[in-house]
Amino acid sequence: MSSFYGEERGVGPTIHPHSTRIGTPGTSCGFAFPEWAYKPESSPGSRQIQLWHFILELLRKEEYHDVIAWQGDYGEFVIKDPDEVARLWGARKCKPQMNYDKLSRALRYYYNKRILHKTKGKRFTYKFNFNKLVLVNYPFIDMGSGVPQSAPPVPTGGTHFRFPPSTPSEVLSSSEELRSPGIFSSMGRRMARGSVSDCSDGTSTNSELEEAVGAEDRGGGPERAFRSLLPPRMPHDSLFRVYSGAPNPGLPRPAPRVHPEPLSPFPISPLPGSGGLLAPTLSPALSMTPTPHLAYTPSPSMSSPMVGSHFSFNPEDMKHYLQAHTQSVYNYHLSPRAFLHYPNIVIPQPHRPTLEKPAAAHHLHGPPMPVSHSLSQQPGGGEEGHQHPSPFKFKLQPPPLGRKQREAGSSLAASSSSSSSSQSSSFTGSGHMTSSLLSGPPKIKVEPISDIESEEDVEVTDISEEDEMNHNDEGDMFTPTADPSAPLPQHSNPDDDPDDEVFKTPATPPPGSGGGLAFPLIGVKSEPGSQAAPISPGGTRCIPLKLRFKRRWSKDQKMEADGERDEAEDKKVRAEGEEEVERRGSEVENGGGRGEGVILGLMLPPPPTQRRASSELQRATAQLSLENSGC
DNA sequence: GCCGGAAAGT
DNA sequence: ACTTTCCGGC
Repeated sequence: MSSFYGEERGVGPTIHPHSTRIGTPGTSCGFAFPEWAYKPESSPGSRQIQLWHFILELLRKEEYHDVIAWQGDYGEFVIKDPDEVARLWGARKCKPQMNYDKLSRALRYYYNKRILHKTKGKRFTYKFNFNKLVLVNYPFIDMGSGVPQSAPPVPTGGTHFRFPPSTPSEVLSSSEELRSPGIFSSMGRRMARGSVSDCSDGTSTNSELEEAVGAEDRGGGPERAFRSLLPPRMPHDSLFRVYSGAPNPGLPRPAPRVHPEPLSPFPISPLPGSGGLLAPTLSPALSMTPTPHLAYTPSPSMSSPMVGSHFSFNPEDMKHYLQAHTQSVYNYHLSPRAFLHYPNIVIPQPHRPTLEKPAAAHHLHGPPMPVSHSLSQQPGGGEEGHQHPSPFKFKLQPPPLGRKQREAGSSLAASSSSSSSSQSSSFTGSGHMTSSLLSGPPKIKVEPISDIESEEDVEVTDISEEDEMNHNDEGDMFTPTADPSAPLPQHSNPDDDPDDEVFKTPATPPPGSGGGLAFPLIGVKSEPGSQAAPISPGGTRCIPLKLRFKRRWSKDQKMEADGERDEAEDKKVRAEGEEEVERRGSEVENGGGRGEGVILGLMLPPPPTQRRASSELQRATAQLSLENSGC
């Protein structure tokens, strides 16, 4: 009886089989997805499409809105017709016996992976953790070309980021693939058909979704894309283009488009005021872009040639640095960690300091890439020096622990953090950084830890604090940026939040208000409360900007040095019961390193990671670009 | 309805 | 690795 499935799919518009988008060689390198996303054969475990991909596909299509649709804001979706969804899924997988019970079991497995969460209290309602997805996915993948559609809804009120276009599928799942660069190169075929499978009727089933999708994207252009109900998806180009070849400062595509989508849960524009600079997507990926122009990197160690390669306290440098951080945070609602900073990003403010190159702006919109992956880090100071050769490595998610385990595990986490949070230190002196970089250790800390945390959120990460830090709970990732001073509406809904964290965005910086100066940024970004104000509760009382800067910088450096280890993770323990607040945010981020699956680098870079990430990113970027070019 | 363990299939 | 199937518990 399975046969009956076939009919259903009729619904979908079948467009062309493969859309070019992806594989399109024409584009140069464009492709974007990793095959594995669709890879039937290759994938070891999953034969074809993964459930969550499938869900996203359905979500993106209007045809299926009656059976499944986005709801709420965050990435939440509701299965309106469970049986139908199950049927469709069954059809796709050729499992006629599929039913909601089974399907839901499969969805439940995503909980541990953090791909999805259940929205408590709402029947048939689940929520995507785009955070993870995005980051993961996008990092290198270039989805540039194509892909993504589903947008997750963003949470906080005002800003939402949009999801990158492509199917997320890629992302998560295959950690392996991600790692290997080679992947990218081959992507062309994926589209060929992935869909459906072999199921009996091959005819039909398959492709409806995919094909349709593809067609849409391409054909319609970005606009169309949005149109779809879903969350707004970005044009792929923008997203990934960066990778592909966009390293140039002058990108062809200038504008950041932001589309406000009414429906979509994910609004696009993160920054209201600025207009869009941010553009698109959330992804941090940007940072990867190789573009030197902006260089926000403070660290001297980095070789990047950017403007000032080393961080000096020149105003400009500072600005850049700050901007970068700030932006990243703001722009993306995602957790800051995840994104690291984008070098490219420029701040939207009108008065923004003149950068050397205006071009930077474009990048913004760019792609979201999650940089998180830890690329090889640069030897920045020579700290550790060797990092691994491999350019990227990431893992997906942390291993899911069983509840029980999780609970038990929690304790672990705490310990881990210790390492060092102390980075904060800073030196009072100026030139020392170097030393610190190199050696790292000797830092003097002037301030109390709290400061640090607040600033960076850092390193410590998660672990210990999950609970305590409310403000961060999630994160380190998300909220850190938020500054009290800034007026942001970030609230989160109690309901959804669990994931929201993911999306949660800090607030947008007040556009105009900035006052314009670079400095203001600092306040914003860096430290939420404490630092900005000279007085802060913790101990950070008044520190001159420069010092702060330095400190920060030094930290960064240090972090880089530390390298990745952060994984500590968590996975943690969350109590099961709680609905609402799941702190998972933090967890998410870090993604336990232990698991293999985690991407850790990508997504969850622990706070400290950011910095290092940045450097890594750059490096990675460079590599990517090289690779791409090859194409 | 939802959760998650366990076993098994792919 | 991911899913499907089954199932007991909440």
